[in-house]
Amino acid sequence: MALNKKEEFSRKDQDLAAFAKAMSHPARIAILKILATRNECICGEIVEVLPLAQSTVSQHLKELKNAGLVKGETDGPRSCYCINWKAFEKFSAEFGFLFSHMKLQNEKACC
Amino acid sequence: MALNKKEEFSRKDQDLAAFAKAMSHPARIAILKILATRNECICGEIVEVLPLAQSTVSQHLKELKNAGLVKGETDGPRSCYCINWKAFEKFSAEFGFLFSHMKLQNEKACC
DNA sequence: AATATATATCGTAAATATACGATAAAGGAA
DNA sequence: TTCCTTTATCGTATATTTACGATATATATT
Repeated sequence: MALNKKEEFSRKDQDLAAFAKAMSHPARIAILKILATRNECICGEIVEVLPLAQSTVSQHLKELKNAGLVKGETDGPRSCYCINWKAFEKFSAEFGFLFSHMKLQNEKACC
Repeated sequence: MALNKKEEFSRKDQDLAAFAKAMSHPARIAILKILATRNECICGEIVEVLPLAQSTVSQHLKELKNAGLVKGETDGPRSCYCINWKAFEKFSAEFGFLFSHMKLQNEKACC
């Protein structure tokens, strides 16, 4: 049980879902906001602000990185994370399309 | 361990995360799309289209309902689900704000 | 009343996510 | 070289999600 059926959906829906998943934890939203405002960042600063252990923050950053929303140059003890604007732009536009496409149908309410 | 730290983040970030979470599975994105195009729907039609068992689809619908994105009038064996446009509109606008607010900072790339 | 149909819920198994402390790794400072 | 600081990774516990089959429930049909 709990087979992974995700792959049986369209690539587009999978990608949107993966993007949404990356943003599905308040810690990761907070991290993205911080990265966006600083536009150059050290993980340590994030750890100080968030109510989470350093290892947990590192894990969240890894997830954002895996999702492609963040890129990091980790050289030695001082690693620098920042928003992958290109990917973020793409995904947010994709979401915008979905939203507006859905809203176009919102004419008659059914229930 | 695995304490729930989510509540220690801002209400706004929690709400955005909850919305993102609702959309974080391709099945739920697919369901929302179907509901949007039909604008009046029976669960059964969804089950026929998706590669999932009836109980699983019902579960996904419940999650969408709990997140407030969908409302359902379930009378007897024939239940009708549809998009809660008011809530959806609110959340998607909120996300739009987040996106555009973040993008405003995208002037200089750091890494 | 009995049956059929559609949907929800229950029970459960497996996968994934969340969180932490401990430890490793890697570069800078003494 | 040795120590310090910073970040990543490992191990692990718990919570949550995902999925299914079986069953319950509730209306419509016969």
